[in-house]
Amino acid sequence: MVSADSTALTERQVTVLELREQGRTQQEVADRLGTTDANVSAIERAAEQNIEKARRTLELARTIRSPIQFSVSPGTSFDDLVASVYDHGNEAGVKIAYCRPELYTHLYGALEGCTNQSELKTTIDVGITNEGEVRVYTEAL
Amino acid sequence: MVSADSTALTERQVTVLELREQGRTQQEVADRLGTTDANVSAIERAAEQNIEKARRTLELARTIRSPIQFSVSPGTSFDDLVASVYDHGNEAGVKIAYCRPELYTHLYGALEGCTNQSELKTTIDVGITNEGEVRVYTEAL
DNA sequence: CTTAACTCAAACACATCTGTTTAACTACGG
DNA sequence: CCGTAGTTAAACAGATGTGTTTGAGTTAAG
Repeated sequence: MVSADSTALTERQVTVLELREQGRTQQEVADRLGTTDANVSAIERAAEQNIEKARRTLELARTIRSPIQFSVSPGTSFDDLVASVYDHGNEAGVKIAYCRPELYTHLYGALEGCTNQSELKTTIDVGITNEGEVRVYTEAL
Repeated sequence: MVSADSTALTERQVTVLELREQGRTQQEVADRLGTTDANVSAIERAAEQNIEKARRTLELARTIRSPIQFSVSPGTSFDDLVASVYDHGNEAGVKIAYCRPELYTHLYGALEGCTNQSELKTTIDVGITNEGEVRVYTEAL
């Protein structure tokens, strides 16, 4: 088994993910580990949640560490969002690494599920690095 | 404060990181939060460990989910490591996305701290995606 | 309908993590 | 030498997460 040391996953979770990755059913994994399929399902779920949590943690860390950072409220239009990214960049003397249509696409992809007919549904946090990279950090579903 | 929901960081940790990012000293943060500098130091440390843990978790997940995957023992030379990557790729019919010198550099960078005069110091796990991407997962320090 | 594969929720003992205090420690510039 | 900035370790109560069992619930395939 690949080591789970210093990781958000437990040994059990890694074991289950590995066996499942090999194509085994939850029942087969359960038999091998001497437990039930419901238990395997639960462990698998916990593992996936931990991985998702890790993903979000890195996003959050990147946002916090961005030299430029601001929040955008629900109800803000996509156009205003894009504009405010440029505004904040200008204000701090940072050139945004995207032209307007690129930024549009970038944000649209990153905000899938947080938008409703060209409007933000939730509060989002935007970070801009010194290199002009734009990162968004969205609330949990 | 940026939301810490569904994240490996606590609200307190986010607060401390944000205030610190603004350039404040641990003592200043401590005063504002009504606690001691030692406490702030501890919280900051826990936060950084959580972020590092999240980073390692994603690495681990990527390795587990790689269709091709194998371990390499301590004592293995860098040359043998590079060769075994190509061998495993061939065996599974996957073309490695790096030419030999590229792979050399890629692995050398990824394994900083795990090598000793062209030899592996620790066990590492290697994953190869269907696209020929090579990822290494190293043990914790 | 039956079966296989999987999910969901509640409950439980157990383990780990959290923030906190206190006290001692290093490192550095004046 | 002193003060500033930061680290480290031990200890503790409270919170959160763990794997597990049990029982019921999907969902799709034969």
